[in-house]
Parts: sequence; structure tokens; C-alpha cells
Amino acid sequence: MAGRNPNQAVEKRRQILDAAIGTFARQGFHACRVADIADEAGVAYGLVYHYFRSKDEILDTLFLERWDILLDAIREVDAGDLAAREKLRAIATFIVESYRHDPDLMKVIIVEVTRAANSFGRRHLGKIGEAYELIGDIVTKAQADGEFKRDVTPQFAAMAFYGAIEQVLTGWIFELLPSSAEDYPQATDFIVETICGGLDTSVVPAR
Amino acid sequence: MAGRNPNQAVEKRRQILDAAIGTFARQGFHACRVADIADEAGVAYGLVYHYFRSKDEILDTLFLERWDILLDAIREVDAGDLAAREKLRAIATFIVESYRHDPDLMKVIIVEVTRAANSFGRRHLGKIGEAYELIGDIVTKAQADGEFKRDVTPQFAAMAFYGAIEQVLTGWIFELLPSSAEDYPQATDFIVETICGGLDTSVVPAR
DNA sequence: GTTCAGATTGACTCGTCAGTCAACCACCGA
DNA sequence: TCGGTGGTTGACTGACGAGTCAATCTGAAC
Repeated sequence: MAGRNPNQAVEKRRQILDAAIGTFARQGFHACRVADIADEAGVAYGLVYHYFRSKDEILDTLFLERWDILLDAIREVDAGDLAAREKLRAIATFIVESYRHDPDLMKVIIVEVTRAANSFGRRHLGKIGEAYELIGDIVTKAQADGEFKRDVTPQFAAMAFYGAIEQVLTGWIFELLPSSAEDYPQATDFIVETICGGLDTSVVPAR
Repeated sequence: MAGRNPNQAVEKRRQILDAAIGTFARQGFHACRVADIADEAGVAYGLVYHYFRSKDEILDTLFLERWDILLDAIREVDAGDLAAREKLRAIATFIVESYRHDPDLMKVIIVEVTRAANSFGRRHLGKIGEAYELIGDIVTKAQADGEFKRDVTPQFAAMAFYGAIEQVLTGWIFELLPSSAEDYPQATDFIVETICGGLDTSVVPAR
């Protein structure tokens, strides 16, 4: 099963990454030992270091793999010609669906990287900030078009939007919010409705 | 300077707590050693263990001290008879002012506890959740009064509101958002305006 | 069948740090 | 002045876990 076949090396690497997702999600990055990852992957301790330089590199890999997909998704949404509200809905949907599809991975990314900017995420602050900027760009355009009002800075609007999403995911992760199948699309609606339409009764004709 | 005077014991304890705020904020909870806290407090290593059972207990103390103040503040706001939007504004103001007044402490609380629900914050999930519930109560009442529309669950609205605030603070903490003196009240306005009024142009008469 | 590169193994090393503890000291009351 | 309570000290211990490495295995190539 040796290195002649490059696919098998890739698979072993993947196997370790997948084990790491589970282990990080269950125990947290700091609490889990490399031995736990190796055990879960059904692989010897040393092999982890054949494929990765360090425990950190495993988490880096998991984060970057997924975050780049998110950034691409946002860029693609932005490039389309939907209304701003629909663009934000598409982004919220993408993130919520990512969570529904692989909650452990999203938990690791949010808990250990995105919301751990002090310890681990510091290294990725730039990458994380790119997402905020892309969302801000959407708001900027919407304000120029008159679709969004101008009294909130795009930067702050982006933070409010992203923060609301992440908070809801965090609520699911730690079981502070209900998360049955029908809650996912509903939560997406709630977030978009709150951020775009606001909570006030006002005159908004609703979605 | 010994224990006869109980005030001096309290002061020493405080001295260690204050040193811990600085050290945790600068290096992060995991990266900083108990020796760093002792050094910063100008105190011998062992004395830290005279006043606290463990490193964890120091962080617990910092968090609980401050979070209880926040919960009280929210309860007090809720008990008043302001309009819901003004209640939310008062809460946002309180949190933002807390940050302005002691950014290091708020950084520690947010980065090491609130947003670290997996490692450290797990122990305080209940306490943290109380804040969400209190905010949710405000929304519930506002919906009953017709001030807020009913198509967003109070729970989700609370998460969106709190998430937006925390995200903005995080932006300040990691210098992803401008944070000069005039940005604080403005940010408060932005958050309240976004969550209550929404980003849409619509017919909202502005704040 | 032999060779060999690369995969795989897991016992071991080595640094780190939270927490302990025995000694020391400062102040108060008698 | 002396005894003692309790604050204060910092060297030491013990556990733990990331990362190393020499030995072993595997299968492709010839």
C-alpha cells in the first residue's frame, strides 16, 4: 500500500484529517492529543507526523480548505446580479448549509479558529477579514444603488451580518438553540429578515 | 502588612486579578503562565495559589464578576419602561462602554470565555445563556406590544443582536474595525439601527 | 528473487508548567 | 520582648504531551 500509488497517500492524509475533525470537535483542539487523532484514524502515532509537520498544521489545513471554499462562494454570489438582500440570503444559506452538511467541521472552524482569534486564529486574521470585506463590498454596492440606506457603514453592517450568523451557529453547536431540520432554513430567513428588514414593525411588507 | 488588616488581603487579591487581566489579554489564557501573572502583579509565584485554587479560578472570577454586572444591567433595563428599541440601545451602550472603559477585561471575557465555549466557556454556558434569554424576553414583550413584528423568533433575534455586538467588539479587539473615540457611540447606533431598523431603504423614518 | 524508496510503527526524549510545600517573615497582642 | 498567626517566598515535583527517530514493513520494478 506504499507510496507508488499517490492516491493512497492522499487517502491516508484525508483519513487523518477526518479523524482530526471528529477529535477536535469532540474534545477541542487543546484538550485533544495527537495520539487521539492517530487512534481515531486507526493509524500509528508517528504517521501523523509523516503527513503533517505539526498538530497546528492539521487545524490550519482544515480551516484553509474550508474557508477558501467560503470565500469563493461569496465572490461568486457577489458577481451575480441578485438584489443585495438575496445576495446576503445566498451567503447565509451557504454557511448554514455548510453547517448542516458537516457540523463537526464547522464547529472546529468556528470554535477553534474564527472565534479563537487570540490563540489560533491570529494566524488567519487576514483570511477571516477577507470574508468581512467581501460582504462589506456587497453592502457598499447596495447603498450606491439605493437598495440599502446609507446611515450604517458597510464595514459595520458586514460585521453585524456575519456576527449574527456565527452566533446562531454557535447556539446550535452548544445546543442553546433548537436545530431540527426545519430550523435551518428558518434561521436563515430570520437572520436575513432581521438584518435587512429590521425587527421594528414599521412599514416593511415582509418577505 | 499581614492578614490582620482584611483590606490588604483584598487588595493583594485584586492586584493579582488585575495583573491577570493584562496578562490574559496580551498573551491569551493558554499561552500565559502563572509565573507571568505573578511577575506582572509583583508577587511571588506561590502567592497566586494562596488567593486562588487554580489558574482556571482566576479566569472564572474575572468572568463571573463582570458578567453578573452585565446581567444586572440588562435586568434593570428590562424593568424600565423604555421602548424596546431604546432598551436594546441601552444594552448595546452598556456593553460598548464596558469595552471602552476596560478593553483588556472585555477582551479576556469575550475571547477566553464567551467565544471559547468549547474549552473554557463550557462551564459558563448557563450564565452566558441567561443574557440571551433576558434579551429574548425584551423582544418577546416588544412583539406582544406590536413594537416588533412577529416573524422572527425572540430567541433568534436575541442571538442576532448579541452576535452583532460581540462581532463588533471582536473587530475592535483585533483591529479589524476602527476604534477611535467617536467610533464607540456610532457603532452602538449602527448596531441598533441595523437590528431594529434593518439595512433596507424601506420607509423607516431613521433613528 | 532481490532491491529499494517510501510508508508505517511506537517507544522514547525533552521541554514545559500547574500546582505543592517547607521555610521565612511581618505584624499584633500579651 | 516574645509567641504565634497567617501572609509571602520560590525551588521543586510530577504529569503530560508534542515531536523525534531508528527500526520495520510493503509492494513496485526489474
